[in-house]
Amino acid sequence: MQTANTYDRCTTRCINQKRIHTANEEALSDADNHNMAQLFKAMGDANRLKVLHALEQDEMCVCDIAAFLRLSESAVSHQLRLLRQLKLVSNRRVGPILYYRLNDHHVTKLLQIALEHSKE
Amino acid sequence: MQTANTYDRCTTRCINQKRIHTANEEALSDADNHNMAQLFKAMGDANRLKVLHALEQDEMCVCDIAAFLRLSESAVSHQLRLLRQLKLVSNRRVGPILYYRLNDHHVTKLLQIALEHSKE
DNA sequence: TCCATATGTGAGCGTCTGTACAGATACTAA
DNA sequence: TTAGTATCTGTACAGACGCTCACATATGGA
Repeated sequence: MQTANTYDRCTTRCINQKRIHTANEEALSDADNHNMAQLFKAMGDANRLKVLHALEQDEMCVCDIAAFLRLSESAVSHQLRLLRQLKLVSNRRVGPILYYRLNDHHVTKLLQIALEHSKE
Repeated sequence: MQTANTYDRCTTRCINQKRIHTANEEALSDADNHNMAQLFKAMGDANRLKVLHALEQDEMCVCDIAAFLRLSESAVSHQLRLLRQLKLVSNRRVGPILYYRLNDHHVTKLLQIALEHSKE
């Protein structure tokens, strides 16, 4: 039982038991923490980030996104599926063409703050 | 030359050449895009996210973080190094103990917005 | 119906990532 | 100096990730 041993060893060595208790009490739920990690992970890829930023301006169809990223349409489709599953983008169909757009007003805020961070 | 072929194929198929041009003009610099992706990637891990949220309340030493995460101190040290390199956290030494704290006021905002997102 | 276009999906492959383990380093006290 | 505690670092490996390829699906026109 490696995990149990590791944990036991830690608890006997911790400096401030009370601080750990507080951290646990204030901690987010596993579900919230997981969802947030998923969101950040989705935005933690240069290509997906570029798409999200482009969609801030206006919707785009898949093959335009592929041309923009200089990536295969298949690769783009895979990435868009992930963004769709996380409800970051949605699409509308016009004949055979799917236009993707941002589906989450939080994305714009996150991009803005991250840009401020990267400027420092 | 797979990349060149893929790109050429895309350009011949794209629907809205002008939209691609606009996207390219409005696109962030590679450096900004990369830095932002790094930031989101760093926050895109459940354990690192948990640490960042805990440090919003107060500083913590490494072995307390390890106990809090139920993870080895070595693993925590590796993660903290990443967060340190990205300037998300900093530390102060008190004898042999290193206390880590948030080093970026953007992190709090990002966590708040991401939490709102996950609540929907 | 048949074909072309636009997009989606599953599998495979090379690469990246998070963790454990072992050992090194930094600091303190005796 | 020596021992002990707290943390860091190099390495290795299982699992996750991103892309490509081949093929499937969906829509529209001939």
